[in-house]
Amino acid sequence: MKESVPSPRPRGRPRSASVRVAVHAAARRLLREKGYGGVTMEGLARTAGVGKPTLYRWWPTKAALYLELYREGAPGVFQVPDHGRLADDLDQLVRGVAAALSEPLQREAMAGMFAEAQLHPETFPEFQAGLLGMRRQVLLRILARAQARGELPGDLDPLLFGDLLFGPLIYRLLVRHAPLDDDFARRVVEQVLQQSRTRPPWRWVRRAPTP
Amino acid sequence: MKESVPSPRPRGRPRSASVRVAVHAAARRLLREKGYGGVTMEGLARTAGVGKPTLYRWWPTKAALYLELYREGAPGVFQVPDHGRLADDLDQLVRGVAAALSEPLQREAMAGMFAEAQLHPETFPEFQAGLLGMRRQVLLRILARAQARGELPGDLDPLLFGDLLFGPLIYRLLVRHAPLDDDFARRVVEQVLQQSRTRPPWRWVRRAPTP
Amino acid sequence: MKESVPSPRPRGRPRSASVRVAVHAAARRLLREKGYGGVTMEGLARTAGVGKPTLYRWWPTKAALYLELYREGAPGVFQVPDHGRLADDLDQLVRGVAAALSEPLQREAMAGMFAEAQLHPETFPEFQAGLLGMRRQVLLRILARAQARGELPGDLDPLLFGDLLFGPLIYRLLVRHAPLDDDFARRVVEQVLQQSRTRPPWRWVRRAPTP
Amino acid sequence: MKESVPSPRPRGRPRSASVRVAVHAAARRLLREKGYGGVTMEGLARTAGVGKPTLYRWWPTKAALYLELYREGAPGVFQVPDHGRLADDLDQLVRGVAAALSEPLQREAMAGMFAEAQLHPETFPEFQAGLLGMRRQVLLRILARAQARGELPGDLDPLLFGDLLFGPLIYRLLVRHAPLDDDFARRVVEQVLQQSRTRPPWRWVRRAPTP
DNA sequence: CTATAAGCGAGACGGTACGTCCCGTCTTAGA
DNA sequence: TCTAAGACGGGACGTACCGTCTCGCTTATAG
Repeated sequence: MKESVPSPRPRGRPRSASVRVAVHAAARRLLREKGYGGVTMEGLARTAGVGKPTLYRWWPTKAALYLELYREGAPGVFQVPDHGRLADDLDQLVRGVAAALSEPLQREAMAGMFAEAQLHPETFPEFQAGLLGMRRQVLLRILARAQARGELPGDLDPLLFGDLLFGPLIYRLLVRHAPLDDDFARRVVEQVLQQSRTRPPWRWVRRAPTP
Repeated sequence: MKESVPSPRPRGRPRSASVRVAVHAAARRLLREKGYGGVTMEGLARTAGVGKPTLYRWWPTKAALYLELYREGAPGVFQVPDHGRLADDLDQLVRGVAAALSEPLQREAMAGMFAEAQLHPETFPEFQAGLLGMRRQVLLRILARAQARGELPGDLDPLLFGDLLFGPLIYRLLVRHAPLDDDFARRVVEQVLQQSRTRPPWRWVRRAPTP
Repeated sequence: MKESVPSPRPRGRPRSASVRVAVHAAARRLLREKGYGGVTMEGLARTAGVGKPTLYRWWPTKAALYLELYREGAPGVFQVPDHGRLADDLDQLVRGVAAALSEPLQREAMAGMFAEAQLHPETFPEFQAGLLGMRRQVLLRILARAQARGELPGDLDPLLFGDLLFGPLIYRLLVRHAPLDDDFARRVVEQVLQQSRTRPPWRWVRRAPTP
Repeated sequence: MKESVPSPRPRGRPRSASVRVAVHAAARRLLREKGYGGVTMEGLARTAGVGKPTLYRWWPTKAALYLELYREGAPGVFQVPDHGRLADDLDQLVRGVAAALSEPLQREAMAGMFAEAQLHPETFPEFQAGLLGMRRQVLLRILARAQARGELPGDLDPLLFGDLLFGPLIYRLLVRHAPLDDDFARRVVEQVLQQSRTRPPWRWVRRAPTP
């Protein structure tokens, strides 16, 4: 999507790069030391040596900051794989997510953002759009290609498929009773795929309301 | 654990029953009006017409209060069904959870507790023990009976099984992109059971680390 | 004015006396160190070792705090003297004000309150009522008695009289070009009284609007 | 101190006249809308459409700006009248001040400057020198001429005389309990003059400390 | 006719204080 | 001894201005 207007020519003093760096560093450090819930905008500003208004100018919310941090740390997750085979595509996607979440800081950030989206509804939309939505887009592309290749039935419910795929990961992320590692991710993918192969008598489509 | 001494005969003014009622009512009302994140201990005390120390004495945490409320509202979920058939037992368990979560207040409470457990690590253990742990106990009993009946292989990984079963529900609870209704619960159960029937080449057990 | 209801019987934890003491001490110290304009609610709370909400609970405004302090430090000023002679009464009143204002802290507080009442109109009414108004009441009583004794004409304009009496003091207070001492106060009183003795052709009353 | 070099011939872009105009207009408008205390440098810059550094370059202080505005709006007050008679000279001076202060904007500006000089000691000197000092100079010239003509005793204390003259005006300005109008000014002048005519037993000079 | 320099708008920046909200603890008096 | 009330120290919230800075553009004189 090309911007046809030559760009609005920014006026005034340009944004300082060092602020970004310092705040990111502080965010990482505080996340490590106090956990997501223990991080405050006040503390971020203090640790980063930055004025509070400056902080609020660029990241109106703690969630916005950690969202940026997460996406920066796991860029590959949002690219659409295309190996020509559904199993390989899903494998890359889901194991990629698991790999990102195996980094303790990313884990904490992701869990924190999930939590914050529940407690502060105003942060929900951005979280939804900026993280979950992108992931869903990727999944939809993969599924559409697989359907075009005949690997999946045309009446598959992608929403359900996505929940079966990501639900277990998020559950482990939040419940922490067992490691969220590559092996786990692989087995979840296998399980869901297994399902799609043995189709009958399975019903992928939403059932019509029985009268 | 039975108390053999005739009872220590508590001295002083006995605990007021009306406090419990008033606080529960206030908790429900505030949850409806402001959402879990908007409820404060301060507000609860004010709304219930109860002193703050009294509140803290019985419910040291917002989470403790809503945990009590949740369990009171969905008692059936923690009973172990026994229909003599795995499919029926799981159906009852999972659809029971979905039914409880279809009540908006229970939904909000559960999502809020999940969130709080992430942000305030000190509340995590109680949440884990009092809610997730009990559910897991129920599931384990069901699975053990099914294995005894030969409905499930003996080397099944119950942790993975639980994640596949409850993960999608919790995911929908938190992400809210589609209804968490009875139909959804039924399809998740069917999916996971389907999987266990078409066992090979599936590996249910945790793989040994390949050297 | 007696309160007939037996008093509302205060409930809850009673107000801490130590807070009052600590805040007063901090107020005096900061006034000395930084001047009225340099005192902040933040700094007061910090210096007194008191929470900000506590501070705001009792003194919604810096001005309210220093008003209390001033009145406590100069109680005699608000009592009505009665020597049976106008000159003596005025002498006591005006020289009392000057004496209070000769204490550097009281000076600074009074000047600051005058200033704040100009810049923050919401503090003006309390300043007016709590300080200037009381002084005016005292003056009016003195003048009324003097008129009853025949020392002053009945058509005297007490507002003008008051301005002539206190204006020079306040002017010196704010302009600081010369000491606001007892001698100055005495001479101002003499001057104004001198005037009232040599009445014609002076007009004390407000002139009727000439048509 | 005359500059003997013909003038250093300033280089670079000359000072924009429109800035001065715009800022003055903004100052007047904001003073009317929010009062002196509600005017901020930030708001001035925004309203005038002027950069903050530009504002600070020419008026380092809010007080400096309004001082300029006041002097521009009441030029006559700083000229020395010479009617050959003390009463007429004082009349012109004091009634001129009152006339200037009867304009609501000038009133507000003057009261604000008085206040600011108290709260921000760094602005006091300029206020003192640029406003009060000039007025005192004028008064001193008037008094000196009157003494030369024999209208006043040679040992008169001009400081006291000035306080008696201007004090009541400033008091009314700040306390606002009654109109600061021409009639009031005239009566104050009359009162002070009356005093000087009936000299004995009055003592104008500062009394020697009685041993 | 170009180079230089200051004026200028915009606005980012570190900072301080604002006044409010809630936390969890405490101290009362009354039940 | 429990209760309602509420004061308390503390700390974070998000906002408003402060006064300084860094930009790129404009407008003039000087060379």
